[in-house]
Amino acid sequence: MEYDHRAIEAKWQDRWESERVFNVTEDPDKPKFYNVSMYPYPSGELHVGHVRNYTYIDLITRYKKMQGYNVLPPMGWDSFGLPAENAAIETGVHPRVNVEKQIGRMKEQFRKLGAGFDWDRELASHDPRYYRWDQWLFLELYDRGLAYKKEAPVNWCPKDNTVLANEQVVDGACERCGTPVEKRNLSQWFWKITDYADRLLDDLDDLQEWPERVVRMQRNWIGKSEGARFSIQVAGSESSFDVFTTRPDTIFGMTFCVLAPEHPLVESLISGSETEAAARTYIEEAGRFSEIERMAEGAKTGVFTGRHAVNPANKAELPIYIADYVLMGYGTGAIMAVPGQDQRDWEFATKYGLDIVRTVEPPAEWEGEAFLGEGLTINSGFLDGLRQAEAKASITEWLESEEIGEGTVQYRLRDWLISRQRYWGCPIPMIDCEECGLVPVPREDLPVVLPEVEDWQPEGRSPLAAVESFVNTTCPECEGPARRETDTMDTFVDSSWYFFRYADPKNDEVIFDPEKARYWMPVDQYVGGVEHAILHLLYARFITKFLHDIGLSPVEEPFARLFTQGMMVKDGAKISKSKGNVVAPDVYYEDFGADAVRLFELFVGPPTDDAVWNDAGVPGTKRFLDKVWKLGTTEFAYSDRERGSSDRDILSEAHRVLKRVTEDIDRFHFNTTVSALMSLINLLQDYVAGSPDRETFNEVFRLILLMLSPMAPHVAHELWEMRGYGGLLATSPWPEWDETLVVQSTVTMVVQVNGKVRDRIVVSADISAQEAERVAMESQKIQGWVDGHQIRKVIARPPNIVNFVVG
RNA sequence: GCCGGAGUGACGGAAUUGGUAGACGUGCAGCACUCAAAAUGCUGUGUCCUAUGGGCGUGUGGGUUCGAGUCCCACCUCCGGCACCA
Repeated sequence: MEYDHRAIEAKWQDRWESERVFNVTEDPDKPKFYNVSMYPYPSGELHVGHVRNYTYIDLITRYKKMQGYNVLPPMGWDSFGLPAENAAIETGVHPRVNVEKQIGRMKEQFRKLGAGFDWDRELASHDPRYYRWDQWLFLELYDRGLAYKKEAPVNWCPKDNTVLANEQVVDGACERCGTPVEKRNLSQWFWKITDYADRLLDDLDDLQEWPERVVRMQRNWIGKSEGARFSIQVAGSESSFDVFTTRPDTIFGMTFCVLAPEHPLVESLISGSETEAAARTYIEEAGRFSEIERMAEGAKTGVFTGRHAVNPANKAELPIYIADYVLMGYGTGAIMAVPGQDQRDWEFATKYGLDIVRTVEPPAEWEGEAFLGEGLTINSGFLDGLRQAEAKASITEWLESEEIGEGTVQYRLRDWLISRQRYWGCPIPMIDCEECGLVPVPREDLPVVLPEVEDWQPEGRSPLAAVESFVNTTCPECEGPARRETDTMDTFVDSSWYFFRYADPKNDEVIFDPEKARYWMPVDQYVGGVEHAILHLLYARFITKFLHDIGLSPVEEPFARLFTQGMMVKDGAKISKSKGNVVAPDVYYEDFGADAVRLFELFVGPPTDDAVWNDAGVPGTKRFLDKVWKLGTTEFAYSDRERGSSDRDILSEAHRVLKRVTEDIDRFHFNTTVSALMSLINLLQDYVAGSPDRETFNEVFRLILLMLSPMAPHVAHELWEMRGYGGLLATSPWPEWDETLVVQSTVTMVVQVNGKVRDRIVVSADISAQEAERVAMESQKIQGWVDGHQIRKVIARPPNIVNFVVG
């Protein structure tokens, strides 16, 4: 029996809104639950992949609310950034106009989904009232030396015409558009996330309720290596260079040194040497190639500088090479090369005919090249005969006593490059004065408002640079003429702290009231895509620690529990606007209703896994809801007999399902909560086909509506009201299961002979082992299998199984 | 190369601690209702055989165990992360 989902859904969406069911304030008398989904880019196209995410979040909001929590479910918009700007370049419509229109459309789609958000706290990152605090944050970091401008070789995407953070370069290509990135020497703003490397790493241990995978990815990204850093003298010269190694124990095996082509010492080394011309050619070529091309070469290349270095351990003079397999961006940009224990150095040494000395004894049968395993140290003077750990300790101590080096820790993590040469972002609040140098914009002058422009085309510099009225300003210190910084900030800056602003979204005095943050933070549940496992989540953790250090955040970690959901896939690709395979939910809302869409999104598979959109799925869950509707609105021929075992059985099943649904919601197994409810509905259909008891049916159905409420809230609310259960379903308490009803009085016991199932017998749940064995043995079927055999052993695990081992 | 995850019917998937493999849904087939269809309801649906019974069966091969989708070893395939990171 079909119900009128259009009328019902509109009715309840109005009710939730007008009764302000999901608007909350701080309430010290209630436990809080801060429930956040990663705020979306307002593409204007909410698709079924998004809907999956928001169905989960809404389910949690409604469930926790019924459990008595003061639940905050906020929503906002990641409205700055390249997609909006690129759309503007294409259409000629200002990104703000477009974004604001799309926000309106998406809000409507959220409404139609029945998602409960506290819209009073809505925020958008392109709003000056929001990005003003990005700028404030920048200044706080700047004041503490954590924001700095530096010329460095940076990743440049020639298609997007902007620099990229390390985290935005995937396999040497732009994460957004796939264009190979180039290296450019540019003066850029960095945030010093490396100062927090150890804390970001150590605190991962506290994130017990994060997916292990994400924790591992972050650990990997931060990339801590322990080793030693020491100085190497250039022979016949005053100059020296530092190297970092994780294997100081192999120092006696160093047979050459390698500097990165960009290393600052290179120029003075090659100047006037016999290989100067060849070296200059090599350096120039290395600079021309992108990282992808450099790596694709395969074979290592390099060139001799003509100069030698002195191995501090044995005073041997060793050739210094330049090679692009050494990267300027990691460690010191220079290495001691130990071909005996490093495969890369081995390859380089064999190619250029350099010496190879083994300092770790490989196993007798060793036929490989560089040996990286454990063994006794050899050819290493005072280190001979030590194992690696001892040798490392010993040589590090020696380096320190000689004052040429020290044990140190090296991170793979680099500072966060936040400048972008694009229009649609938050202006960096700095001024460049000829007299005073870089001067921060005074806080009382914030926000530095993004000016209106008509040409958004980036041409290697920010479009803001062409806006004279913006660029030309006066120095806040000397009041002389000065120029504004024209780059804008990476949009990951916006998203690195927005979850604090939700706690106090309208504050014009401070970024947020620490007291409100104290009430709401940390986020109890954060839900989003795994694609943010590194980028956003690492930056958000960094900024949270910073806000903690300046006394604003009550916590050092922003997200207590993280859930990363799988993608929605169609035609073998993630559903996205750029792939052109978007499935909009609207037609399904119209034909089957939001409840059916929500239920399918939950039912489609494990929330952590990717799921394939299936057009037949929503009609399937609608069929289920129609069955629920029919059961809830039909007047059955109730019996006036005494209550009996059939009544107890269905009630008992309802409580088992309640237990299962509760536990499965808690562990994010939403797909099985739906199947459990489907089973219960099937059993209830059988029950009413017999001679149902009115009270029993009423109670079972009441439980079903309570369980259905977070999943298919509209139809559940309507039936709740129609059947007069009282109050508003959304604020009714989540039921608790009755343990005495949950336990089964009888169980189907399996009887095996030699591990094979030979019979099934219904027995009392509290049957003893002896009794179980006796009952099993009495079975005719079992008799047939054990007759004529000797019973060697009986394993009885009442009430589930009895296994006869016969020989 | 290093680290991690996954492989179950035609399909999506279930199986909480080692104890009934395939719940629930989709699809398909048959039946009922109907003039007919749709919708709905009912029944069946891993596979093979000499079929009221039995053999086999959770990527492959081995192992532990009374008993393995689940634990151990080796391998294959796919997915994700890192990757000339010293």
